[in-house]
Amino acid sequence: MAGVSQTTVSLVLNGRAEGEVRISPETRDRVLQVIRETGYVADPAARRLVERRNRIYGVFTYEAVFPAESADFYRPFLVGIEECAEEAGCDLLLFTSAKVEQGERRRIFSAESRIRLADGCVLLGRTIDRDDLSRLLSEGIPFVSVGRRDDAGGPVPYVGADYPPAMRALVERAAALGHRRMAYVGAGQGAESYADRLRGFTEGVAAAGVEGVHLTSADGLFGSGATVVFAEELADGAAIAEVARTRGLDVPRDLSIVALGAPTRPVSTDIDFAGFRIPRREMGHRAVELLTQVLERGGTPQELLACELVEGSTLAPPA
Amino acid sequence: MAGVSQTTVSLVLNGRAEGEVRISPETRDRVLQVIRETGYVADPAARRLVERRNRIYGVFTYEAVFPAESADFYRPFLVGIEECAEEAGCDLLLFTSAKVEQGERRRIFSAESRIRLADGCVLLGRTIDRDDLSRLLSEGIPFVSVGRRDDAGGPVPYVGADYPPAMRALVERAAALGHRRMAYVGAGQGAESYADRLRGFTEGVAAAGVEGVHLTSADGLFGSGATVVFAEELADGAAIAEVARTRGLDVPRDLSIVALGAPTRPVSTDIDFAGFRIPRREMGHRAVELLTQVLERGGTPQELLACELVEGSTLAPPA
DNA sequence: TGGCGAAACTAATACGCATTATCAACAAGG
DNA sequence: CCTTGTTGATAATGCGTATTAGTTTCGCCA
Repeated sequence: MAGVSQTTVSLVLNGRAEGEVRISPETRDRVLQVIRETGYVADPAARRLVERRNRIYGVFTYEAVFPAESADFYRPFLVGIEECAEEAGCDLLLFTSAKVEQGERRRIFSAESRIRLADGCVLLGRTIDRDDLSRLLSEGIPFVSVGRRDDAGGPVPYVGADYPPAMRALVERAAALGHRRMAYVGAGQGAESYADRLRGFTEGVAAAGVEGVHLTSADGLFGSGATVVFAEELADGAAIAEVARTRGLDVPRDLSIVALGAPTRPVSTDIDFAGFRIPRREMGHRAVELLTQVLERGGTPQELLACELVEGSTLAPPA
Repeated sequence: MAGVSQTTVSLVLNGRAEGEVRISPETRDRVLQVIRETGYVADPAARRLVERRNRIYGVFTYEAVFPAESADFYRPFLVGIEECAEEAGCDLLLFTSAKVEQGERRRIFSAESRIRLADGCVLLGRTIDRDDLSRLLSEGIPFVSVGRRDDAGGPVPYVGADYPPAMRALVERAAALGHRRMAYVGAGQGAESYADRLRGFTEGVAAAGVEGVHLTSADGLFGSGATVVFAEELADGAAIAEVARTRGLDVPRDLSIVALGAPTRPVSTDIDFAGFRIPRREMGHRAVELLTQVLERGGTPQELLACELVEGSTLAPPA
């Protein structure tokens, strides 16, 4: 339409007409005019083939990105991710094609994995398959995990929440209030986040010189003599509060409760728990920033963001 | 690695070894073995170049898909969209690269619109630029709008909510309760959804043989003599209820309120309004189904889904 | 008139895949 | 020994772009 070669259009389109290669202003304008009229846009797939760059970031989650249930743990992460992707001028690809079979998780590497369609990808999930991680590493697929991950055949790039200091601070606060026997209720393993919380708890009680017990369920709690309990998840905290109430115990007078983390399961409670705030939005945002950095300069960034303590009303001096 | 040509790998990979083209079982197994070992996956971009198909559906929204605010009108649509994309084995591409400048909306066709990267796309938004729509049509980009749209240089494919029948039913219900003078408060134009609601209202009062007035704001409401008011949006309904309360009016004894639609702006109300439920999730789901259909067979589907009436507690016989 | 360098553009190619036409090897039939 | 058919694989091509290495044109000077 402009009477020029495909090469010329490409040069004009990519603004390369200024440097080494020269295109006369008349020709350039003619081409630009046609581009405007037709709304021509270079096929991104073809472009990708040449450039090895898409400006598409993948977002992988093991569960639905938009869960039907109202309680939505991932939401704030995604807010941050979208925010930063927008700043970076990138599109987000949700791997919905990794179909979730009845009761099964999505798989990063399925038969027809489409992960490589994206330049790189952000991983979201409480736990992530070890095998998936090590394969991502060995295949050299650029990615950043939201949440700290243990090594998987090599260091994993991540941006996580810095639980241990937050835990230590909470333990210290409880100790300062006079608590001498504390309990941690929860698995304390499985997910890195759980392990980190328990670790912080253990370090905290050691540093404060108080007694600390780890219970995997709330069953033994009321016979343990603990005056403050650290619940691994918000839901656990709510459950404990409920049991305490039925036993006629007042929170926090008879029992202080510290609830860790954000609601991962639907919780209906309006208790203002003491604990900390996971900087979810910031983590999502930072993950995309780091992914961009990895794509440009490589490397294996690992960052931890501080958790802000939440005063709450469930932590008080023991009776 | 398998000692065969690229062609053979392609044939094996795509299971074409069964029909016309034949590959010996030994060769096939050898290739599959190497594929398993290496985790080889065909480059989706290159594939797209050949196939003219991506299995990527775009999702365009004028605002952020994951809004930071809690009130989230779009969420249920997206739940349905993701749900259906998963069933269809497609990935979703969020056009976050269409950067939102300070106070501006995203643009479907920006300088470097990446809309054509997807096979087709789903449009979400209360209103959608007329020019954008007609350009989508004229460029032959497959898309389906969530929400009915007026023609834009041609019929627009959509799946919308069927407001008029719901409105007529509500008016009829009010009339049956004894209301003789009804008011519609809201723009009644701008967005197709508003126009449809007002139209249904107008048709309804005509059919019921009662008086109906259209007020663009709630100002004249209390002098209008209306005993029931239809608020265009939930937020309007909440505002009207609040004003009524300060005037010492009881809802629904002195004034019945019907609130239309779902919360598009943050609303904090626990009033159980009479009205209808927009089948948002179903609309999102159906939009993706229709998009698939358009991609396969073409056409311009237009569908309206019924709104379920909500009884509520704000509609009662007039005093 | 020939030579030469700069200006302005284009032909050819690679990217990784799917597809089509082609080819080699071998068996069976004449 | 030649023809025909069948089986199993491959060379060649096109998809739409970015890039590199030319190629043509033109003005200028000797």
